[in-house]
Amino acid sequence: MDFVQVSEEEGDEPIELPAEEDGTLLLSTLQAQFPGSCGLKYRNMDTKAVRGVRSNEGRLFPPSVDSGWGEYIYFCVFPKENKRKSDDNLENSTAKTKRIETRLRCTDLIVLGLPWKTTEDSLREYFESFGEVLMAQIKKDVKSGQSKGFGFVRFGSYEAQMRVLSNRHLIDGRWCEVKVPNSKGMGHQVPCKVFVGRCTEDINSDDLREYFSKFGEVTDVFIPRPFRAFSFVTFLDPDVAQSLCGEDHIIKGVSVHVSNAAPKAEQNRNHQGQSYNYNTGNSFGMHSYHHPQGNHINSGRSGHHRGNNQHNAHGGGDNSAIVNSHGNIGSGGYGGMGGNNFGGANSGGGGYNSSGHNSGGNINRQDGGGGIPYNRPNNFHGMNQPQHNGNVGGSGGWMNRGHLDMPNLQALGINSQGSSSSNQGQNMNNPLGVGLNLNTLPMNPALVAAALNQWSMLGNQLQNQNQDQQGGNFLSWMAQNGGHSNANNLNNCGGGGGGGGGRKGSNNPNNSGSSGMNKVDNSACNDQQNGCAPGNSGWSNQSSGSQNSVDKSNFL
DNA sequence: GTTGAGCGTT
Repeated sequence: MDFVQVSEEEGDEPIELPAEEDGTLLLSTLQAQFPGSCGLKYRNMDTKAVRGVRSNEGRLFPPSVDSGWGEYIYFCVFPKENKRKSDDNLENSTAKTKRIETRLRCTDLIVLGLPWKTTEDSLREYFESFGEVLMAQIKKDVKSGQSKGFGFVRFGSYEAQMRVLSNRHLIDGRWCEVKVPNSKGMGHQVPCKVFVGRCTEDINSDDLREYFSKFGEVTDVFIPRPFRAFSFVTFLDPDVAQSLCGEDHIIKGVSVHVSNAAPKAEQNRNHQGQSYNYNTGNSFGMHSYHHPQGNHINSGRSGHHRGNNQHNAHGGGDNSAIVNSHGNIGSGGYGGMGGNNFGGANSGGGGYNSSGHNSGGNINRQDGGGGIPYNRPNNFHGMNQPQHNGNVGGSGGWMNRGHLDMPNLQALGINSQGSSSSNQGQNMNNPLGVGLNLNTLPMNPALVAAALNQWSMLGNQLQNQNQDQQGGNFLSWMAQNGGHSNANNLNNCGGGGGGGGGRKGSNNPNNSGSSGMNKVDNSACNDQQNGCAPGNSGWSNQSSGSQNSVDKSNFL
């Protein structure tokens, strides 16, 4: 991979642009970084003259066949200004305007969350690694001179600004947030981050960075740990990111799929239009939501009614079932019946099949055959980072993963609520209206996510995970994610479909046969920080509030 | 001396 160092103007900080395999540089690659540019030139050290780079049919050719682009720093050529000084040359003025806009888009950036000890010098020092810092200031108390914990920086180049806005920042030991002042943190209107699905465990961040760098500068690579079969790659240029979306790429012999990392708003309205709001058993700190749009949230941290069962309208049982009124996992209770029972035959119904959604197929589990209760004594393995948020059981995990067949999925009508405090930012990008509660799937949700992502069936349902980073890049996804870290601990869905018959929602501490959801103790949940004590319901973790959330999770 | 969401004495 050959990179060409290009700056907008001579003397500016260069950006490395990836050349093609034949050694040429695509004009489109250049223009992605330098809108309005039409060519390149460079300073010939021998003659001291500026030389132009040969350009033909959208390709720029290196000066030397032998040494390629060499070590020169190239700078952009922009369309000449109208030599006739006519004011109505819109084409040129447009290019110029675009260029100017690009240049002028440098603004002061606010840096929030600075350590008290950070000085203007250290702030400047930190940000100088991103480019020329024109200004760095810390806001201080007038009287005491004590830092207020925030400040402002301004960069000399838009590229530096972009780079800063798309990176996480650990300044003097504290994760800080950098934003355009008074913005909601969306550093980019167009997302720079892509979702890379179908990753294998041996694809590390360096592999991803190296591979994707050929398309444009990669500012961040994030691989959720534990392994979840997907990752995120952030580009400096949102155009580059967008251009890759929808494509398959081969990295280390593995076909990965690139798609939009940004949740697509409001695509899934749950076309099935169900709006049952029956809960089953206790929510154990969670709360089954009835959303006006017909989606029900019953997983993750609701943000409301935490730690109680106020809304357990049909409570009673000790079922701990995750019940989304459409297609229940394991089901149980009113409305819960008739859902699709994972982990067993879909015959656990009978009785209170109020939802009428018993027609779905089953996920083809290899285990948990009909009637065999399937308790996974573990929390949602992989949804929490072990650091800080712990809650990853040391055992259990995902064994016997079944496989999903598309027809089954479509037939299932299983729900797709992840979790959210307001049922926003979730459940998106599900054009088929296929509900799938990833959090309740008896298989590795990452694989499902990756697969479904490829099928464009849903967005990144798993983005509401806890991260071990505090702070980080709050730029974008937090807005959609409601700022919460969710989706933990959702895996107590036992199979037991075959049990059937029992009165769901009844106070049956044993749950035997009556519910597809057998509450198990969370013996594998070791992390007390999450409020998930052994023997607890398994859901309390969800309600542990701030303990379970990261200050500002960077994810997306 | 403590704090931790915010938005800058121009």
